[in-house]
Amino acid sequence: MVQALSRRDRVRAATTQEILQTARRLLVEQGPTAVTLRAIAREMGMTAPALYRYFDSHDELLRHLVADIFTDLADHVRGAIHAVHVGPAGRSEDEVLGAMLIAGCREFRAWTLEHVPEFSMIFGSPLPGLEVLHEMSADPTVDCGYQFGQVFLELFGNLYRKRPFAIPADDEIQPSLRNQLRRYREIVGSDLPLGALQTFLRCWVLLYGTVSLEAFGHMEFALQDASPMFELMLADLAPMVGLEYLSSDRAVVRLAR
Amino acid sequence: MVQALSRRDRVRAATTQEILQTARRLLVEQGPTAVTLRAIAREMGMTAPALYRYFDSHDELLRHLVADIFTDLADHVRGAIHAVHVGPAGRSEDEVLGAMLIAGCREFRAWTLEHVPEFSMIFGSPLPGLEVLHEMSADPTVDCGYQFGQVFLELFGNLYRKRPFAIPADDEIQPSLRNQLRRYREIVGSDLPLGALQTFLRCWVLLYGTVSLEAFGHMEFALQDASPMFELMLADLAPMVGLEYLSSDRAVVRLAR
DNA sequence: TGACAATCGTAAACAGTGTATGCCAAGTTT
DNA sequence: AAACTTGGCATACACTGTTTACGATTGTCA
Repeated sequence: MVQALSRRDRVRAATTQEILQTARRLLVEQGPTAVTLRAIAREMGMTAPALYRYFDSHDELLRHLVADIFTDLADHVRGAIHAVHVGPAGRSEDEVLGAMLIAGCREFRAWTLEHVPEFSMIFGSPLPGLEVLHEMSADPTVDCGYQFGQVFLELFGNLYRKRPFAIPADDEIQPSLRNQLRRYREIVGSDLPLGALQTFLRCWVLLYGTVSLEAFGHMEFALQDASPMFELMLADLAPMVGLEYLSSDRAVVRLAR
Repeated sequence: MVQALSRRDRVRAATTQEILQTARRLLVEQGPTAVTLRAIAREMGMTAPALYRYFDSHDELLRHLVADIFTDLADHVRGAIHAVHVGPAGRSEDEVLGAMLIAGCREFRAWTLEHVPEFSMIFGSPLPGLEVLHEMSADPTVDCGYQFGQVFLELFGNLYRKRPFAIPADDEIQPSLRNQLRRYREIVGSDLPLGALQTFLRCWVLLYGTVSLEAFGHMEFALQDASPMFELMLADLAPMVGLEYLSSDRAVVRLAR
């Protein structure tokens, strides 16, 4: 029973979006400390208390901003994955899936480096006060976070189902981890074996570590350009999912024997 | 020509330390937003402007705090490494070095999980305004950061020299990375081959990624207890430095054949 | 169409924050 | 003893999030 939005509701939604866009622009142009209620209002030709008609607090505004950024990132990764489809033909479906996974990882890094402030917002140290919000509350942050994870998980699952790679058997997984993976599998509603989920999480650790290290500048003590380290990471990641890492330049992957 | 500190200088140094201790206590007990000049002064029975006699600004105070935390972490890791010495005898010197490396990684994680606010401060998203401070300025942060890195690098070097493990040859390293590694080697004054430094950085990526993911809570979408993932990471890391990962419980490592 | 009520904006105020200025007492140096 | 440096204070300014009371516009309904 979806009711058509009244004109009033539409302008309200538009204003809400404009607030978030302004907040994001401030975040990008002037850093996280600049995204204050007064600054947002000033940019929009309003006063700060007016924003309370749209968000209960500064924190809630930030949470919605985080959710927005999450979906933006997810969209970009999804887009990069879909773009592989239109690539040169002649590849097996398996190879396309492999290329998609690598392309998704690359896009994750590319987006991050182009949006460091946003990345810090969603993947940096948890913002004070924005942290311990339990699952019951309808927090848009966690929903969009899950949704982002699903982008990778679905692709990962497709690849595994199309061309299963080596994963640990259930009894090879550490018992405590096994139980947690079972719970995780229920939450995301997946049908993958636990070993595949373990591999998935290990890949996530690799990807996140490499990219966040570079984005946060915690690698500059040694390297100014960390892209070779990212390629090394891909070379580690590929065989974990049955791919053979070939060229760093052309993003080519082959199926491992 | 080291002059003895006058009584005045000593009390000044003591006060400076007390300020930093108070700041850290506020950070731990009430989060990063609570470490304000006024709060620090209030805790010490002073007023905020008085703190400007010791630090030029709030930023500089935070930078010194970061430096303090860095050396604290380095001390803990060093301590854990040295504690291996007094372990059960009968092991070859190589095996002791391997056990030290694993112990250092474990301590890094343990310290982090016990000091999440501090960890966020030094390894989280760069604080606004505290970021682009170039090398020329005498920033205590970068010095202590380097010093922390040296703890692991020295141990890593000792292990490699005592029992060299497989590393890529110079011409197997990507050219851009090779040049950067050469520069890095000069800065830290090491005599290790470039391939060893590459392996070192790859280990750092693994360690940082796993631990920060857990500390920042960006793994909770799947796991509440990420310790099994840490053990999996160690199992990945060990063979990179010629060690055989055996038991997750007893922190035992053997030399790989 | 007129009355009512919800909505959205404002201005003012409060308790915080970092920071700059000026003043003053105490300790150090000459 | 005189001069000077040091380390504290009170004050003030601009900024923050948030609350309150008030107005004006707008949609709804009798």
